[in-house]
Amino acid sequence: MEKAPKISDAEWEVMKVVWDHAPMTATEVLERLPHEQWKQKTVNTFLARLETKGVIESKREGRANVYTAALSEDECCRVEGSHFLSKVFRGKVAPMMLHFIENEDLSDEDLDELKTILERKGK
Amino acid sequence: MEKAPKISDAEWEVMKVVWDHAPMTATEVLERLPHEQWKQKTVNTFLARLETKGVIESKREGRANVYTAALSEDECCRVEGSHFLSKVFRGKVAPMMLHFIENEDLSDEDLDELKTILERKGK
DNA sequence: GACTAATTACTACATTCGTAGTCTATTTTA
DNA sequence: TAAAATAGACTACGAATGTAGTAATTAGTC
Repeated sequence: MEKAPKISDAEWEVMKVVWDHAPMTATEVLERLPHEQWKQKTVNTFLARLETKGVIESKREGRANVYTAALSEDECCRVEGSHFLSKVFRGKVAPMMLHFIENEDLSDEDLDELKTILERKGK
Repeated sequence: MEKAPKISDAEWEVMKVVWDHAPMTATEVLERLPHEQWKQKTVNTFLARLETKGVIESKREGRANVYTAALSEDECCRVEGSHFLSKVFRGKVAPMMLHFIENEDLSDEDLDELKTILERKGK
């Protein structure tokens, strides 16, 4: 089992772009981020750090580096999700679910979908 | 609206103790934490930082400071929860819920409870 | 092949975080 | 009351984070 790298808040923003559009260059990553908040150099720094952490990989293509995800979004969500669960809700899933049901907006369709899933799950 | 202070991972561990047992002194907080991992001085530093952040308050009582929570656990869970939701699941509640249903262990009782809640919620 | 433009690589720097140590003031004890 | 114990205040310090600047390199262009 490879130890899960820690992905910071801002790094997650970059990763969402990579997961959605990779393979892509640093320039292309910037284009997909809110220009007001991101500078090219900052994006480059994050890409370098993410590669060091093993979250993405790059190969040189002409004069630019082309990046691809090394870890899937799903995998990272799993890691971050269980970390969040144990940190904030003391590992108790049901209370956490209740919390979100009570505190976040769920459409009727969402509610139906969840009910269906739960039915299937509950044997 | 008071700006929500950012509570770090390790600070959350301290806060769980405070929420469960406050009012209490720094020494008492340490007693409730895994001794192998926490030193008194470290606990003191965290309590001071949490007070600066406005998450707890203290008043002098004799030779010791007695701490109490200034923000409720529920309030902090709300803030941290919606932060997590937007960061990791792009703000989409239903997919997040599905993720947890699929990836975390829910007992049959948990499943029943959730179903009940969803029924009530869905009109 | 020399100059220019695009990219990368390397460096910088203030904050926050995790983890304490030292110095000081206050209490308890002998 | 002088010494010892205890709790707090202040200081330290490396790693991670957010945010970029500067130097070096590579690719076209003339």
